[in-house]
Amino acid sequence: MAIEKKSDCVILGLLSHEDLTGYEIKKRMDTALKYFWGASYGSIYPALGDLVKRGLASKRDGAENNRNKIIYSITEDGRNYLKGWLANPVEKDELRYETLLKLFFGHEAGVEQTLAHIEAFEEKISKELPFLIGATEVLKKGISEDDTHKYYLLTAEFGVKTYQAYLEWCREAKAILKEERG
Amino acid sequence: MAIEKKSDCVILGLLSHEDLTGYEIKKRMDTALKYFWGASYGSIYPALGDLVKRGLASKRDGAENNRNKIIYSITEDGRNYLKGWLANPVEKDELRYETLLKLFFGHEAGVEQTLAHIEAFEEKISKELPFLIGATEVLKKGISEDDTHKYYLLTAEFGVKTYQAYLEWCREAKAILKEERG
DNA sequence: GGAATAATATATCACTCTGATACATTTGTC
DNA sequence: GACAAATGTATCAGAGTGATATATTATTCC
Repeated sequence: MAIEKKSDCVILGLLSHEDLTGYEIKKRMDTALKYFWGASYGSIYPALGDLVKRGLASKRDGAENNRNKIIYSITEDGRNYLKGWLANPVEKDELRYETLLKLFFGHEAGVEQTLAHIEAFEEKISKELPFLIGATEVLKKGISEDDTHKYYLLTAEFGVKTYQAYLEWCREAKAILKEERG
Repeated sequence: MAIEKKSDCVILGLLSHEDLTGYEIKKRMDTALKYFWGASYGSIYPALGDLVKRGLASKRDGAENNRNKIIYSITEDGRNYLKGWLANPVEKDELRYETLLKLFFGHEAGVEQTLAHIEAFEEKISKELPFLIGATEVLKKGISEDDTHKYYLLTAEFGVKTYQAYLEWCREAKAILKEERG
């Protein structure tokens, strides 16, 4: 039983919604998926070529003017492959926060530097949270028109809930660090 | 200005607390750090060799009986390297949750399968949360004895706060999905 | 006492993915 | 009309994973 390569699965997932170019796939990664997944050009373009070779996607020329443009579609086999992967249990959920790593070694850096890392994290999250909240509101309105919106909403709500928890933690963490300061 | 390799930094961070073997480093990764970082043998052993070559760590023979055992220590240069990295701003905090990826493409899989993924996630988190809570309690007690405990506590509290948010989200997500079912 | 299993310990390798870069054109802005 | 930003495809060195190989010691169970 072949274990699915993640980059294949995300790309097929995106192609299951609409035909896309490699560039557009990258844009989806950096917007809709960015809060829980990522992929670089270095994985997208080779994967696309490979998917076509294996008959899971097809490509057609979408050139306009002088711009070369290759539009990819999912095939019947590709859709079955995607469904097979979706039916399997999740293998790994991974969090890799450099902020927490630096905090863990905070004894070496001292209270001031550690506080600065927390504050930078807090600012980043505070700036992004409104976009996530905005996304959930848009999705909630469109939920009856398009069934996919319901599933997008699940992931956006996850973002909102966790980001709110992060901000709560920031306040608590700063308090813990400041407790014994002069 | 050399950009630090993450595997070097984690290892030096762990060695800044105590001398360790490669095997022990891996164990720390799988216990204390597992909620926000990870590393495999395939990155640890080569990195250790490299750190010694660059003078950031030193090794000594710690063989007992017939077991070969190499104990690594951080050097003065290594500690400075670590401090330099800690002083720099965080480059990337990354979340990579296959569960959310499968949810995002849930339209293709259907409500039942998507619910199953959420329930599996909920169970996994429910099982791990007590350990995190236990860790915070132990750390809180020892906070006055050992300064490092304060920093460990920050990361453990992060785990507790986010895991509780995950469980809240699970309840909400299941409700959203069940709304329109027969 | 002896067998089986788990834990300790080091190390490598194929494969995947990232981050950077190269290149070329088109669209938008001032 | 100049300049910057966006669109588009593609590759490559380096980093990291997951699996595997190998060997010894400690523990458990009968």
